[in-house]
Amino acid sequence: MPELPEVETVRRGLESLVMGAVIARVDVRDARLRRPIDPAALKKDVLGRTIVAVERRAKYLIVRLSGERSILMHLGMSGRMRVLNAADPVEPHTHVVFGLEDGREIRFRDPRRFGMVEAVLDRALETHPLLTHLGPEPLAHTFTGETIHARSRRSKKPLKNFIMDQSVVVGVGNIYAAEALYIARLSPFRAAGRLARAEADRLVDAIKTTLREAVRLGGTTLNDFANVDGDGGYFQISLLVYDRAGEPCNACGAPIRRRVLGGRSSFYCRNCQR
DNA sequence: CGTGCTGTTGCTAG
DNA sequence: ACTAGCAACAGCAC
Repeated sequence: MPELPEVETVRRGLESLVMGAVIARVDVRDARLRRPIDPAALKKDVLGRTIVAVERRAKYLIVRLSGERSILMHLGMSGRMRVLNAADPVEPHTHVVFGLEDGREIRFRDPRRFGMVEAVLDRALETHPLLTHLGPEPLAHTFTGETIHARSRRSKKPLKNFIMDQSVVVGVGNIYAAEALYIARLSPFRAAGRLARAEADRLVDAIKTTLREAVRLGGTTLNDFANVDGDGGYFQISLLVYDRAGEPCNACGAPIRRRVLGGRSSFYCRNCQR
């Protein structure tokens, strides 16, 4: 499910619902995620603590707790967070449940089990191996055309793979890479190193515009993304190329193409994107 | 029934 | 130092 807009949507939902709540119970129903959960460590670090903030870095959620500890979470491909009452039926593939003192529960569900849940000391966050190599946040003003132009100089990587590289810029996955490249009128197959400076500016603008609009609409729901209330997003209505193979390009009418690039489907207009 | 997709990402092999 | 491919997994469309 999640690229930056979906994770940000979940972050906002959690922030609005569970700030100030106290974690009274932790139930690890299935520890076998890609990074196995250590239930004893998780309990020791979070029980009795208050949720003081919910942050996002790249596609990671950071639930800040009292006592300088955090829960670092990733939704993988199929992860969902819900806030429900303890009496509500537990859906299949619910792997971790945080019981709150007020009778509600934060539930982490992830059928494909690519996600992660891990307690971390705040002072260990900055040096956490999963976070250290991450590039700039795309919506930060420090992320500019200059950033990617400089970074791309000798790269032969296709542009699409380049902007999906989390050390170049974070949060851009398969859907938003396709959309941003279409808006910037750049071919996904172009070598990143052959990007002109003005094109880099265009690309960065397109990435920012696409992500901002997707956040505003609560993310993209294609198969199963849902926010903490269980509702889908609306950005799928605005998709210009993703999953639209064969349909006419909005700008020129030529059919949208689909080609596999690095094992992932790429959607683009052969006319408009050069 | 199988087959081939699916929103991620760290690691390994080349 | 690059990149491509794979591995973790369940579900769904065809």
